[in-house]
Amino acid sequence: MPTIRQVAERAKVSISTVSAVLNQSAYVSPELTLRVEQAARELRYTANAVARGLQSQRTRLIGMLVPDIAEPVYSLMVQGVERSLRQAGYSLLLGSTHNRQREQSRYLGMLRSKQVDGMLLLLGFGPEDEIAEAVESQLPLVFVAREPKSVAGDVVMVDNAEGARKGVAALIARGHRRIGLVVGPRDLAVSRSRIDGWRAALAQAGLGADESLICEGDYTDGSGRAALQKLLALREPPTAVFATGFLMMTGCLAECRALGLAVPSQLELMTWSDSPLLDVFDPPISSVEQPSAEMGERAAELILRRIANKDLPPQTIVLPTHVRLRG
Amino acid sequence: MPTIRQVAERAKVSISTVSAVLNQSAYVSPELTLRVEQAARELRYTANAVARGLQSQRTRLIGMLVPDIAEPVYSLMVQGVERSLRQAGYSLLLGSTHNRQREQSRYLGMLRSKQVDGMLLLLGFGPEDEIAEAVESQLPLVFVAREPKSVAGDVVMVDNAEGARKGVAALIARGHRRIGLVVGPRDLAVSRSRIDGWRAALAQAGLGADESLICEGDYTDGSGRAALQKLLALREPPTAVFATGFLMMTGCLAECRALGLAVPSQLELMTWSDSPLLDVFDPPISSVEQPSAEMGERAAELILRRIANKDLPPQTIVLPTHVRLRG
DNA sequence: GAATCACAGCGAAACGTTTCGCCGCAACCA
DNA sequence: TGGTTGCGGCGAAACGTTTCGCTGTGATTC
Repeated sequence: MPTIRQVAERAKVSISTVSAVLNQSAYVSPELTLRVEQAARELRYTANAVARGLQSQRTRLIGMLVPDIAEPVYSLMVQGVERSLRQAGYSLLLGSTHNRQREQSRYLGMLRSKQVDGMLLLLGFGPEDEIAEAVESQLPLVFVAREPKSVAGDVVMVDNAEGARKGVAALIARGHRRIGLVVGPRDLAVSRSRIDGWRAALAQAGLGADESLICEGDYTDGSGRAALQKLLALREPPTAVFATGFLMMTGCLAECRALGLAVPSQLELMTWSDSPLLDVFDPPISSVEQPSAEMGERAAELILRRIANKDLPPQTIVLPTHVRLRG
Repeated sequence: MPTIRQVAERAKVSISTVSAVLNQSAYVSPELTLRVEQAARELRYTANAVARGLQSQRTRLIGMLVPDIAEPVYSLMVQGVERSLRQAGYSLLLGSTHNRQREQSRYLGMLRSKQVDGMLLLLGFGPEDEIAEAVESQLPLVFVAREPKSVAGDVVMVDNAEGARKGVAALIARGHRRIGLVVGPRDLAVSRSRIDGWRAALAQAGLGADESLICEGDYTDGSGRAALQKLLALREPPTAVFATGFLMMTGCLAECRALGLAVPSQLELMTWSDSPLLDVFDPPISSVEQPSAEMGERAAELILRRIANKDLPPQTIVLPTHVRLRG
């Protein structure tokens, strides 16, 4: 790879002049400008971003951590993030944590050492102290979809409680009285909000909230299957199940398949996702739609904004959800 | 962020000693080792990977370019790649090109300037000269799922022709005589192989290959819809359609929905994907399964191998496909 | 005509590491 | 005791940029 020095030699100017021309950071006479540009072209010079990053203390790199890249909701978010970042001239360093504390910590350290200009975090219950530390160290952070317990920072969320309430209310309007809830780990604020929404909907309808209808999963399809088994084993099994994760829903569906349960006639399913796939596939599965790609875009905007100005007050963006009834 | 220098001052040793301790690159007496380790811990020192990269000329960064992160096949590949890389201590720089030449070039340049140690490329018809240049410049490259026209390099492929042949043969075995093929751009070798496979299956069955049954799409669902419209408008429309991309298939399916065509009774669909979703959703859609996640893993292994030894002869890994009949 | 000014271009330091050769000291041998 | 050896630790250069302050030249002013 050619260096700026080689360009300088070829153009018979100093290194600083080459830098000035390429970055347009100072006036250089037309003649030298031309010579430099030609030399750079001939050598196919590309500036070394590592050296530049070391000198300028900016890498134009954004780190992003998601639980699982292959889950539709997250890949949509990543898509949105990538789109926005690329336009702004930033690159995306992506990591998958599988909600494991260990991986989260390791990745957090990796991203810091790589000197990312900011991080987009979609963390499970997590290394609160490490995050607090990151916040303190002035490293721009945006939390996406899940808010941290203790620290303040920029957040992009959806109205989880309200979304769950609307979804459950819609199921109630369809005549369901016992509605199972398959939710993520309870130590996540998201999960608690959704449980609150479930309760609120039941309360509004004058129905009791039977806590045994709440199943805790870990967003895998396996946990969805297990949850459905547990729900069906209840003395009074639910007639509808709201699985608040795409894979947990497919797990439920797979279990229904295995048991020969007809969906939605014998058991109605609802999920939390805006994957376009639900529109083309059967069985009809209603959903609470969150604008995942837009969340990614907003998160990217937020982090760029914060990089530009670290002293802005923390901002929380709450995006609305929409209930999509199907079938 | 603390620097190695601050650690050195605190431990009252030289910078080189700190480096030696932290990298275990030379013997240091137990006493100094302890002092250094303690100082590093107290300061919460994290080595600056940018500086390290500049000095060592290795960034432990791998760039990956895919057409679309949100498509299941690609997100599975990314998942596989990420998993392997993480274990090896590398990070993933991910870009989405949407098969656009312009984006591909821009990203290629970006990755080079970021000094990635290697690239995993899943390119459309593309900037052959830029790639040739990259190959020449000794930058480790692995082509995934799509092979470049002219240059030699490491490749991870699936048996496209054979996979298509098997898939079409399976449809023929089900009694279909006219089988539409919705394939990607013809300038991709992948597409041509799949067309070859389609032809081979028809020939083996003694059926003529009506070229008007071949539709060229661009892997979007819109192009899938358009293709299906075109196929149904034929004088003799097909009774089965093999859409060799997940989104193109969902486009076909959406169009069937819109037209009220029953799948698979009136029109059978087959796709090219190993998304686990097909198992849980209706209508039953048979597929030629490629091991996407494994392809990602193998690609990651290949690039690490090549980074370790640039002089290895180019290797091509061809993974098998499997026909999954459904319904 | 001497002093001042403007400014294009340059030199060198700095960013935070790694690495290589060197130095000084203790131990050993003759 | 003087020379050699071994080795723990250190200093400094190098990686490829950016940036700031300086230099030298030609124009301007009194």
